[in-house]
Amino acid sequence: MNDTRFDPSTADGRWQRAWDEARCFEADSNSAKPKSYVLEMFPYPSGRIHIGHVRNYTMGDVLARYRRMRGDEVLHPMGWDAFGMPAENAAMEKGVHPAGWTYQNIETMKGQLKQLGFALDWSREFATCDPEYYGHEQGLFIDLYEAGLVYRRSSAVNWDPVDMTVLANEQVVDGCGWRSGAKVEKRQLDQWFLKITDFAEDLLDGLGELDNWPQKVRLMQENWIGKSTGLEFSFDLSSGDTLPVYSTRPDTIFGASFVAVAADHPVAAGVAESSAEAQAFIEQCRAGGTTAAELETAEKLGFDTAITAKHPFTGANLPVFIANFVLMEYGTGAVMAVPGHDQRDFDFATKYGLPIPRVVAPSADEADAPLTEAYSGDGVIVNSDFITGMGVDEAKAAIIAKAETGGWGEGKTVWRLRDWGVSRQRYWGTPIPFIHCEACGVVPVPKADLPVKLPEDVDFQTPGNPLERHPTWKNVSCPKCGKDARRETDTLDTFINSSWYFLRFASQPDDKAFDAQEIAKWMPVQQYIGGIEHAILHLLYARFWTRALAHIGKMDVKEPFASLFTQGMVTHETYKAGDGSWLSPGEIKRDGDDWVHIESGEPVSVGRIEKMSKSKKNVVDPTDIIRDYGADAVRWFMLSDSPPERDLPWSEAGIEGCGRFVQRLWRLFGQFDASAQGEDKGLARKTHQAIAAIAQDIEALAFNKAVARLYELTSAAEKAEPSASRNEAIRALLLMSSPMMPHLAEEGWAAMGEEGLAANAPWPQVDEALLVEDEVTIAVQVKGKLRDTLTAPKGASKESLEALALASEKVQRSIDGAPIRKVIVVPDRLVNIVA
RNA sequence: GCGGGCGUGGCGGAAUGGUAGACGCCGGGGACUUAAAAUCCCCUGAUCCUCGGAUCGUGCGGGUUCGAGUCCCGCCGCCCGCACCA
Repeated sequence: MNDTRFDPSTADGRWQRAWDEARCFEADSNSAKPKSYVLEMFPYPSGRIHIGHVRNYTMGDVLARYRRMRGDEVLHPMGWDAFGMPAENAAMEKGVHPAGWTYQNIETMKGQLKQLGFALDWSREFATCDPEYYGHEQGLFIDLYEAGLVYRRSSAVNWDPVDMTVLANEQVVDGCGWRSGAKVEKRQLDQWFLKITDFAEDLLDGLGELDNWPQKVRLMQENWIGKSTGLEFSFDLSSGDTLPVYSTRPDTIFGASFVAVAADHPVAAGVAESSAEAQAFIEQCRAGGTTAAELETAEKLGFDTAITAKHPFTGANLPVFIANFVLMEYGTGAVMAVPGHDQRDFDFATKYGLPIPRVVAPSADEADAPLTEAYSGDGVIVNSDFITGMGVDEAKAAIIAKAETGGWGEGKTVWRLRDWGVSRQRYWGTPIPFIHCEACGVVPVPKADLPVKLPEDVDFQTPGNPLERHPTWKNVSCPKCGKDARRETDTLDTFINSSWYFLRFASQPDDKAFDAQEIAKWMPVQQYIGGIEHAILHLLYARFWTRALAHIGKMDVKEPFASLFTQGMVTHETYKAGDGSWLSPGEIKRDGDDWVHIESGEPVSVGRIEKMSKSKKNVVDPTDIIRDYGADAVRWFMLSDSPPERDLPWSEAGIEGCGRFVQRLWRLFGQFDASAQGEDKGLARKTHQAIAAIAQDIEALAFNKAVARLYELTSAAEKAEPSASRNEAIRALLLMSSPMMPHLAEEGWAAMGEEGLAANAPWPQVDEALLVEDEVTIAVQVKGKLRDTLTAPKGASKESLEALALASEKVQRSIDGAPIRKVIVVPDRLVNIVA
């Protein structure tokens, strides 16, 4: 039928247009079919899509197309996470407007995505920088404010001196800005906060039900939320003050031998007022590095304040130190130090010659065993007055109870999670919809005035916040009293944009952010796919927003993503010239087993396989490879070989193999012979086994296995003689490969004379009867070692299998006349003879 | 330091406790061709070998089992996340 080659350069575009015209992939909320929401993390429009996007969206696309074939109404949308600093940086560097730059990039990238033939519902596309989108976001922000989930306070913020903006704690990596890498400073500013801590317990508990999330991600979030329980109580100080401390080990209270406060603690400040030495020590602490390496080696340092703290039970006077290892941000910024059972306290006590009593021992016999390091294990309480002899947990409860009855302390839960600071002193973000009035205070912008749009005439040539510098934008009248007032010039953290975009995809009315009933039809997202780098920030914020919106009655969904899949990166070999500079694959050529630089002829060393990055010049541009091999070969490569959660090494040889397979399938489609008759039972069986197995593989997102099975069935069909069974195999292959290689499938579908689009065809039916083999291969082992294989009818009795096995000459030779002690028969699988 | 994951041919990787290495890539041999491309066929874990097979083999060492890549214990190595969180 076709001796020609499949030509993606014409076919790809033709079918992409056909899908568009037929509006195949537009989701119908009113459909009676089961709903299925498949979503990949939407891209930031940085300029061009990269190969990681291609892998991510190909996986989602296979699932979306597969679910459609299984009869679901599928929502598979795409949009743009379009606010953010790169647009502003471009504005500063190139003098282009962030909006122009962003929308231009969106156009380019949309074109690239279209070339890949993704089954996306483009009718729901939006960018988070569309005033319509951020206007609704402003409305939601005001709703949360009115529900008490948004507040403002002055706080020390992480200030990035290069980007001239405030960073969230999460955006500070090792004391440096996550983008600029500049050393972060502390500044006091009035900031907007979201009360994520109100949901700490709920966010933690919710993790337990996310069975279809990677355990790794759940653990990361659990650690991030960081729940701990313990006792908060106050020491009476010799200075007359009281000093609250927090401990998760109140059971060790009789082992406390000193008290330590953070350098930023008020007690430290008080001491510093009259002591230059203390002041100097505090400054030394602040200067200390916070990187992992520095902390690893940092010595425990302290300054004796000469103040003492009275132990609540023993009445002993414990010295109070300012210590460099106590954090002001956690607990109360002060600790009771128990050197016997906390390594940091141990190190400190050793250095300053403080007592190191033992109050926990593995057993009562070891109550006075000397400590060479802190003992943090379980055991029995010793040397501790009324709690001596108790277990650790029992003692914790006893001390907390005693403190609560005595009125000097209480059991308390402390979280590592902080409220989310969302103020950014930048232009390219959602304007925070509030007005500051001298008389009325902070006033929300009336809903009717939303969106608060960004001004277009802004100056990017000076650092800082362009909204602040704009001559008129911030001058408004107060919505309450009408007097002159000032518009808030901070914009929202871009993570807010991505915290509810999946809701807007599901429902996008004009008059509100989304419609609860429409949301209920699609949410939660059935399968969410994206990179592991969002394990904490984006995914935790999205979970929080969803809960917060449910909490204020906007909808009825608590968890946004029922299943989460984190895909691996696309990696590539790196190449280095003799002088150590990186070379791109295009600059080198093969010379026997070695590589040489084309230009200089110098030898090239092959470096590690690493994530594609511009600096290492190991990037492959999706546009180039789509042009060279066609969308289907690229998609196929993205799914082949590596399991989707692992890294995928890009290789020229690999993509060429994929290109060959596209043609191979095309030739096979051409051998579909409508006139062929007769049954080929073996092939039919393989076909139906493949249909069942590939469906399972796709549902498990085990695309590499589905691919392997498609190869197998292809080989079998190629080798078979023409028959009705063979036609069935070819047709099944076409349909089963269509989620992966949709253009080829459409071309083949048309060539076979089928009606309509393959994209609308159902998944092939499995004939259950054909899944069962009637003959099986039985492995025959002697003492667990394979000696022979034999063929037996399916379901043969144990006795007959044993007899068959014993009849084997190879088996007899192996037994060599030894007496048979035992025979294990696993029906339809194996016989193991123990001689 | 804490938490998690992984270790299988030259490479990416398959394998409900039951024939280890499916499938792909690389490599080798052959067919077709004036030639090349394309395509097709065969081989491809190691060692020994009388060419029928034998022995070994899933990071290392133990264990459970008729049988272990898979389960258990102890090491080694690599990767990731968090980290002076009281």
